[in-house]
This record gives sequence, structure tokens and C-alpha cells, in this order.
Amino acid sequence: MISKKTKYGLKALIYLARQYEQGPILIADLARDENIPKKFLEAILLALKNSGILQSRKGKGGGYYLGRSPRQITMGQAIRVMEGPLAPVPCVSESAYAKCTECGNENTCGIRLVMKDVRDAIAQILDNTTLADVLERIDHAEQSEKNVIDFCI
Amino acid sequence: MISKKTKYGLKALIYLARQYEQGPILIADLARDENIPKKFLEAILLALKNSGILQSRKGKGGGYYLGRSPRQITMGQAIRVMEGPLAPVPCVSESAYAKCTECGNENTCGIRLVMKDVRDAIAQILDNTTLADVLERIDHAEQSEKNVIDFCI
DNA sequence: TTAAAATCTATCAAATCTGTAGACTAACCA
DNA sequence: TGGTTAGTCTACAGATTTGATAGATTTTAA
Repeated sequence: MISKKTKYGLKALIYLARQYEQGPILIADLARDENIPKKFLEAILLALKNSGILQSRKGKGGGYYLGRSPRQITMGQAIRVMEGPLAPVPCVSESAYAKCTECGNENTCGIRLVMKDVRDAIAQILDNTTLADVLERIDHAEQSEKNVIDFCI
Repeated sequence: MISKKTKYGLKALIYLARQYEQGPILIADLARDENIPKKFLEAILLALKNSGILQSRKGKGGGYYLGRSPRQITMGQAIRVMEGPLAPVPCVSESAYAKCTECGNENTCGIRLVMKDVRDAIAQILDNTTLADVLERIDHAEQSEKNVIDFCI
């Protein structure tokens, strides 16, 4: 299960993607609109900035904005910043490999063999889904729902 | 990342699968052979028993053993017992659905749309990989490694 | 130079994870 | 029947992570 931190971060990114190239957005506005504790959100946005996904400007007229186009930011990149590696076990992580302390022979570990497949399946999806893709899917879902409502009327 | 508890549990299941139909296995032997803290392992095996995956017998000659054939126990079943639902967010879980507190409209939530795909990909693998499959993959990997060594000699 | 807004530091409560200790119960065997 | 074996139950405790708050500081625009 992903943490609240990750959910908040993803919500913030989707929010900022929706307003891409419309100037800096205030943390306060984002926190209010998405129901995220402001101080908590500050730390999350800072982490996303330090990873290069976001940029910011201080002082009056300042705020946060995407560091590059929504087409060039993937869910995988964002989730790794907030949640850590996608891999279920460190010994199959591509971005942050580490030896499992309890494992003997890595080549013949049954858990590892299975978890490698799981990691690849997760990464296949998250590293190929951009913020732009997510916006499209949301629009599509909203359209579908609207049609259902129209149909009911 | 999966917890140590889950890793210990999976190791124990693989260990027990390897000795299927050879009578009850002692917690103490399992703990020693797999380097798992005994008292911690006790709690894990008990949970696996309560879920029906394992069975046990008390007293002399007692111990733990698989409740059904390794062909009929999947990694998904086992992991859900120790780690909880496979889904990254509760609102896409098949085994333990729950509404996300922070989500407004579930039908148009972008995070949900993506995480549904992730859950399905994970479940596709883990619910179709049995303990017998894992044993086979281990054997295969050990054979491959042996060949490499022979080749080097 | 003043106000706005991000940034940094520190702290904290609650939950979860990992592991331990000891009493209790069931089963076997002599 | 009594002793030994081995799983079961209850409780706890330290470490780490999570979620959140408070206040001081720095940067920038007007």
C-alpha cells in the first residue's frame, strides 16, 4: 500500500499538470483545493523539487510548477521520489539495488525470481504512464460518467 | 517493499513445500535452517495456519506442514496473509476493498485508474505462481548455475 | 523596505515492524 | 498417571516509519 505522502504528492503533480505553463501555483492553494495538510505538503513538494520533477520561485508571485512537460514526467519517477524503489525486494531494484541480507545465493533464490517478474510488471506500467496520460484518462473517465448521467436523464 | 515477516513466511513455505508429505516439521528446525528468529517465526506460522495454508500438530512428533499440495498454494494467497492486500491503494483491492478517505469520485480518480492496472499486473503474477512453480524455478536456476560452474572448469 | 512565499530546523504523537519472555495447552509415551 | 515435547496465547518493548505541526529564516517582487 502506498503512503499518504505518495498519494498527496501524486495529487499535487496532477493538479500542477492541469495548470502547466500557467505560472507558479501557491502551496496554500494546492493544499486547500486537494485537502492536504499544508506543512506536510511543503515537505513533499520540496522533495519533488530536489529530484528535479518540480521547480519553484520564492517571494511574491512565487510558487511551484512542473520542471518539464507533463508528457515527460512519469508516475514511476514521481513514486520513486516519495515511496522509494518500485521493487518488492531490494535485490531486484533497478534504481536502488541492494543485496538482501537474509538471502544466500541470489541466482537461485525463489523469492527473488518471482519478485523480479513483479517488479518488471509494475515498472512496465508506471514508467510508461506520464502525467499527460493520467490527465487524458481522467478526462475520458469524466466524459464516460457524464454520458451515463445523460443517459439516466 | 515487502517486510521481513513476509520474506520469513515465504521462506518457510518453500521449505515446507520441499518436504511435502514427509510429516510435520519442527519450528525449531525451520528457524535454524533458514536463519529466522524462532519466536517471530512462531507467530508467522500461526497466522498461516489460521488462514488455512498450513496445518499443525502439537506434542511429540508434532510440527507444521502444508495444508494442501504445493500446486494449490499460490504466492498471492501467502503474501496476502502476511503483508495484506496486493493492491497499492485500498480502493482497487479485490480481497479487501475499502474506500480511499481522500478520494472524491472513485470513477474519475486518476491515481485509482493507474493503480488498478498495477494491482491487476501484480495479482496476475502472484495468483498464478504456486509453491510448486517456485520449487521448479529454483531447481532450474540451480541447474543453470551448476552448468556455468562446469563450463568454467 | 515591506510583504509574500518558499525553505529549513526541530519536534512530536501514533502506528507499525521486529523481536523477546513466559505461561498455557494439547499430544504422545512410558 | 506423569513427564516430556511442541505448538499456542498474552504481553511487552525497542526501533523505525508515518503523518503532522510550529516557528525561524531566506529569497524575491513591488
